[in-house]
Amino acid sequence: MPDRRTTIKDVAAHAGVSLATASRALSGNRPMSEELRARVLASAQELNYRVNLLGRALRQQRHPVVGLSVPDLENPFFAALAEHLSRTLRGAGFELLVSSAGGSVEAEAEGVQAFLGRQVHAVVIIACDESASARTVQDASSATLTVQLDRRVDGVDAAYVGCDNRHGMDLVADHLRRQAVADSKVVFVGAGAESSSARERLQGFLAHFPGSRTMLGSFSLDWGIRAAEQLVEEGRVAGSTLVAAADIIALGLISGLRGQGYEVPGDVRVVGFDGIGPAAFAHPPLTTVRQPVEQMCTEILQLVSTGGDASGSTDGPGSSRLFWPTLVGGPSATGGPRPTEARPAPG
Amino acid sequence: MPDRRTTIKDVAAHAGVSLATASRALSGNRPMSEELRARVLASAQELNYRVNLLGRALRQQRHPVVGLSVPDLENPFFAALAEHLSRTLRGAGFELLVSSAGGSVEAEAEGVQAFLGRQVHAVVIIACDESASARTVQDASSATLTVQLDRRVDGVDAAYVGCDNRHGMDLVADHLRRQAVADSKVVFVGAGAESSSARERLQGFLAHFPGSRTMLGSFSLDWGIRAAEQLVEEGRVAGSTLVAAADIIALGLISGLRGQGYEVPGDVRVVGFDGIGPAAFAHPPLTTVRQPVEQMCTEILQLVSTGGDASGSTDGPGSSRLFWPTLVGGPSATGGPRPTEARPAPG
DNA sequence: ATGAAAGCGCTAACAT
DNA sequence: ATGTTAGCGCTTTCAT
Repeated sequence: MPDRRTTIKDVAAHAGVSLATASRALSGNRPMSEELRARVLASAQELNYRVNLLGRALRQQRHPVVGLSVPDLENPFFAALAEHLSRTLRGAGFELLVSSAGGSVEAEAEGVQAFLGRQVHAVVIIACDESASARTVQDASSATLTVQLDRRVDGVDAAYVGCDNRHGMDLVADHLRRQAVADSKVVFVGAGAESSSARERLQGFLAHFPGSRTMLGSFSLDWGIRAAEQLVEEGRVAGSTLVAAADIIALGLISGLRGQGYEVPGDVRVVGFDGIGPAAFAHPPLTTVRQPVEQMCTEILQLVSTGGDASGSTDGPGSSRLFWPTLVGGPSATGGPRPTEARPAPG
Repeated sequence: MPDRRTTIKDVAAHAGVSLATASRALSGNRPMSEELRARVLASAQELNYRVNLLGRALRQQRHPVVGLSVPDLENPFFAALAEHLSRTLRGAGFELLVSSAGGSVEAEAEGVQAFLGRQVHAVVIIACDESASARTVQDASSATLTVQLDRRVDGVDAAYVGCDNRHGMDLVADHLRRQAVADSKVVFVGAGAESSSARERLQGFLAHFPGSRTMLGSFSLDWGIRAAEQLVEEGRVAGSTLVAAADIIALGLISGLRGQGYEVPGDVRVVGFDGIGPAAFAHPPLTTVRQPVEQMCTEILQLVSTGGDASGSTDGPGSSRLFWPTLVGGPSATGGPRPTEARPAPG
């Protein structure tokens, strides 16, 4: 750790040129003599110079950085989204900085405010809470390009990128019909109303299985395990089909059921939602609704690089971009027609 | 998205005071008349002013931000570390920015360089590769306070915070002896030599079970599943005990084994390592070596806030801080004496 | 207690 | 093609 970091001034002095020349040589976007350029580059190398991005961003008034706020990195779906988005953005010259709210709306707000203060080019936010996060999303939205991902909050006109959750439940229902599952044996294990995706999946389920049993907890492995225990206590497990609102819940269910001696899928069937992360490797394969994460990330890149005028559409900044999920891992998914090419869903 | 963000100049003008006064009112660390302060604060509120952290950091020559580089966010142990560290640092006024390398040493280098260019106060790095990441760690170390976490690279004098992996394997061996497991039935399922923790755990294992079968893959669920398949093919599963180098491998093993009709822990025993993330909820409980993540994060906070002179010790910046793991989840862990209070291990 | 002004590191006009 | 200089937004001397 040197006392003072070397600046471009040091490099210029060492190379015997002006600051401007040094800057030009280092950024390399202006014509100049090869000799000087080489000298400057050599000096920079020798002095171990590294550009101060704070100074650059302050001067250029732009910052090729995107901030992503996730509710909780320990949710593997969010971790996978962060991973994919990072890769997609990096390929286009943007850096992704991740901030985790750890489930706290206050921490989420702090993280987003810090992004804004750091003049990020865009904010991508997976909101903690459908209503309590609204203020934070609104703040971000009024300050910079903002994209809601996977979950949308109430009454904010920021863009939204997600998957068509209701269609996902259509796929599940269709799958269960083909398997000739009795409606009375279907149980929904979902999450509370703190997020739009939880709500939409529940509603999508109820549209097909009105009156069926629903159990609401949280998007966690722990909840799946507890729900399994509860169902075992009630003696409702054998022969039933559990529709989980997320793979992580499904994995919890499976773990809980197997731990209590049930065979999955022998004694009881489990269907998931998300199709990414560990669930992709479940064994035997978990039947699940796969969100087109790559497409969602590409869409975000479009929004981020064009400033919201993506897709050749005339949609406003508050428009929704819904992508179609596909059913994977189940017998009907492999035997049936190829999954629908994911694309923006109508409506 | 307003055309131009409001600056402190706007606030000063709106409140009818000088820039200096506005700055003092907003940062609030200098004495001034309550009346003016209130006026400035009101103006700031009204204009929806948010401080530009780039300008501030540039001027103050410091930035209460810590950068964390992880090899892969989809590894739940790293995600858990990120989550814990974020919480620990936030509590002390530091913000944690996470960058994922996605398994690529090049991406890791880019991410760290970006942190350095952004003048972060410290860099915490879980290195991708014991040798290929050395250059990146060295770069960081020569530019700012740098802490290696969980994995250390060769020949760099940056501080290291981790757990005593060999002691962890002592605990495992002790556990297996108590269970009267035959040495010949013990198999190690680990990861290749790309990280120090993988290597140390393997060495720790071999110290107790020399000549035992070892299988090396990667820290992934997928590898655990494939290893299980391979063991099944070889017909070595029944009655054996599989020691995994990480919980994520253990979970893969369990998934693969159960998928092929084996009972765990009935037919075959599995022991993990890490003790955090999803494995903490495995059902029935996975016997695993728990790393004292909270203590490790607290130690990092110490290093970060004191600039490396933590622990009241006179250790140099390149010193190791090893913490003692504990055995959890297994019968002997619940029935035996309380786990050793985790503390810096000797040596 | 308040204001004027310098300057953090950088790049982009504007000269030459 | 190269040098000089202004200024991004902010804090902090240094005056008053």
